[in-house]
Amino acid sequence: MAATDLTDALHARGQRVTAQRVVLHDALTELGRHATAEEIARVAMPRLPGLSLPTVYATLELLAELALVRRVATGGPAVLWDPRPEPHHHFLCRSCGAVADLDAAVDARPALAAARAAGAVPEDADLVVRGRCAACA
Amino acid sequence: MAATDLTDALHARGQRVTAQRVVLHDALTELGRHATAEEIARVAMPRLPGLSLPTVYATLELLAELALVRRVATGGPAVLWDPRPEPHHHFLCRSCGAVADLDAAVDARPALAAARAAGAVPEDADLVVRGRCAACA
DNA sequence: CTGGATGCAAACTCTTTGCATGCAT
DNA sequence: ATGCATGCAAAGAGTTTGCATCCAG
Repeated sequence: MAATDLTDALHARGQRVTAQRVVLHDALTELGRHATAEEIARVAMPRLPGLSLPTVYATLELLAELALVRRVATGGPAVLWDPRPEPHHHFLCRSCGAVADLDAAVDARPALAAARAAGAVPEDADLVVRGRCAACA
Repeated sequence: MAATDLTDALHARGQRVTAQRVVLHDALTELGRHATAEEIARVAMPRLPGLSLPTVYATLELLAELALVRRVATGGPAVLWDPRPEPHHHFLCRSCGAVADLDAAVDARPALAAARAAGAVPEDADLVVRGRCAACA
């Protein structure tokens, strides 16, 4: 189950299992869609009074490094967080900002290989397609 | 030549050719690398006294829509702008923020097709690989 | 001429920092 | 007991808005 995955992943990196981390992971998972840090905080805060925004940001960053959630780089003002841990892609509307999952088989391995060839340690790949959504086109 | 491309692209959309647009396009092209709006402004401002940041932002957005430059969605605080109009990919270091081009043949067409299938009009695709660069790993 | 483009200043949002306290291990 | 994680407040960066002026077509 998800809670165990989180605990294991934290222990594997020698990091602590805190109520904040559990609640924030649960909150995003239950939202089940792309959400901003503030949206996630709105869900989590009633369950953990006193939860602060700096903790939300630090925790989401940590969860992304543990590959339990994914950061969606929109190029827009706010970063979005995605509870789906498996690789998938995103469409972003240039005009209304809508975000949609794209379930398409894009092989990112050549890009990961190129990063390794440069001496880097790639962790994940994120494909964002920009354009106009059906409503805005 | 590039200046003519810009003029043509603007006229094709019924938009005006202004000194700001020309100078900003030149500035990014001459920088020849990923740059923030502010870096581009620093190059352009001496050539066009009075040039303002709001104009820089509006113009870069316009140039991206005309497919003359590319927006690099880093997921970090600042959007980067890339003078290379042809599709290519990027590596982003999670720890120091460094950005590098990845010249790898990743076929994004399945993702573009998925977007079209959803009724959207995709304009470009941007693959970002995150991880640790050689220096940070 | 005439409306789109620009400059200026200010506001606004999102995110990060510094430091004291608290709790997981 | 030990030091990583958190909360609070405040600052900081990047970007956008509103409105008067200006200039490309």
